[in-house]
Amino acid sequence: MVRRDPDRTRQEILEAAFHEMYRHGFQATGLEAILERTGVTKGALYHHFRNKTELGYAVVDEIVRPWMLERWRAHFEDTTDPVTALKRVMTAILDEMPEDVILFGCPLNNLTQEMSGVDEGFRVRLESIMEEWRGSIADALRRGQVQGSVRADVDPEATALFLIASWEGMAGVAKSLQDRAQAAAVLGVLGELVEGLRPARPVAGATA
Amino acid sequence: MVRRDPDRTRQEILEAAFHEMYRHGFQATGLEAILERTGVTKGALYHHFRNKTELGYAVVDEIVRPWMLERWRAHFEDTTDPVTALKRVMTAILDEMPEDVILFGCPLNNLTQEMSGVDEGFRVRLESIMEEWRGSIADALRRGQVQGSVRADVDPEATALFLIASWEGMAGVAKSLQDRAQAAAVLGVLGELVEGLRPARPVAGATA
DNA sequence: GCGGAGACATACCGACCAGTATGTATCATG
DNA sequence: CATGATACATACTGGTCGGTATGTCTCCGC
Repeated sequence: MVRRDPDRTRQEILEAAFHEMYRHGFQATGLEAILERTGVTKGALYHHFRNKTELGYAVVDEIVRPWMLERWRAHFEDTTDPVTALKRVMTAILDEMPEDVILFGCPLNNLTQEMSGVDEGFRVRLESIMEEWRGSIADALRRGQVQGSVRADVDPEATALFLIASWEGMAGVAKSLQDRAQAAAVLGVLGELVEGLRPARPVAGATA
Repeated sequence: MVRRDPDRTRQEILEAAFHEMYRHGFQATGLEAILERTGVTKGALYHHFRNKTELGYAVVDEIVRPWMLERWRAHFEDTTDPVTALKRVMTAILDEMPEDVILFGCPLNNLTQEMSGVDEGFRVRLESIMEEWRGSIADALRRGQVQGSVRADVDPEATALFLIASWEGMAGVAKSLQDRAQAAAVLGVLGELVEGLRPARPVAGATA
């Protein structure tokens, strides 16, 4: 074909690889499927990536990472009312996204479960994404505590990790049951419990 | 070797297969590893199982399923105070089990994430295990409602699914961070939230 | 306008591994 | 004690798939 547009070619490979990895997992993804999907040849692929593992790393770094962070981080970057923001982002994400995430789960979680025990390179990359995610939630909780919209006795780090765990667990359950309504029900329970993070009676200065 | 003890041979194959699948996932598990682990030969393996997939199914049915259910079901088979039982079973499981589950996650969750999207036979089996698990929790919650140890307005099915999701999410997070303390912290938050399932003021007849 | 490097394309290889073919030892049964 | 069936053991195969060797085309610097 001779496309002669290296950046675009590389990006297309990454996206196709993500598409396949998301659906079938990394190990079950064949290079052939990626090539067929992009029209790119094997020579081009190996020109841009040293091997399949490096391609996987690049997908994590350049696709999964922004995919996760932009979805969450932006939603409560500057909020002082993290509880409301949390509930909003959860329902927003659940509504906005197509059947994908219901059927295939959360990309971060999928890869973590599959690859953390198999390849250390994957593990550290996926862990750092999770830590960033956690940090953004914990920061928001701390700001909420300063502003009085979150109880002072909650542990921001532990709570943030719990929220991530519940979210990922929900995605896993939905993937297993293949049912959006069940996922919504789980999030409903989580939403109610999250309300418990607010102080019993609003303190002066609370945004809520 | 000629062991001539088919039941035991079969069981040993299943356990070795579980061992490998638990650590590396189903797809990454090679038959060779199982053979080496058991001392059984390929002929014996294929005498007991039609192919690798059938072996995987048998592992799910005969190892993973009892492994999960006996760990949970027994703990609150007849309890009327599911909240206390839940907190107890969670800490009990976390304490009792070796580094395995911290490092490798929950077998049910691992297989679900890896195989649900790849093979329908795995999906339905894993889903049915989760449904049984869910049912046992939901039943306990309902008994708690009858006895007044659980708020009447909680949805037993949705709450049970939420608890499972959180638990599985915790296991996933622990697997990623490879840190038992973090897992305990997540369970601590969950434990507090679970307390919120109790009625605000005890009703007559409550066991708590 | 030419040389070299980057950006592909094509054909091929070799290893791994699930699966099979075939052989043999043991046991139950009549 | 002959016979069939069960329970293995061993050697081999066939296909898939990640990886490579090699060639070609294009663009850019000089």
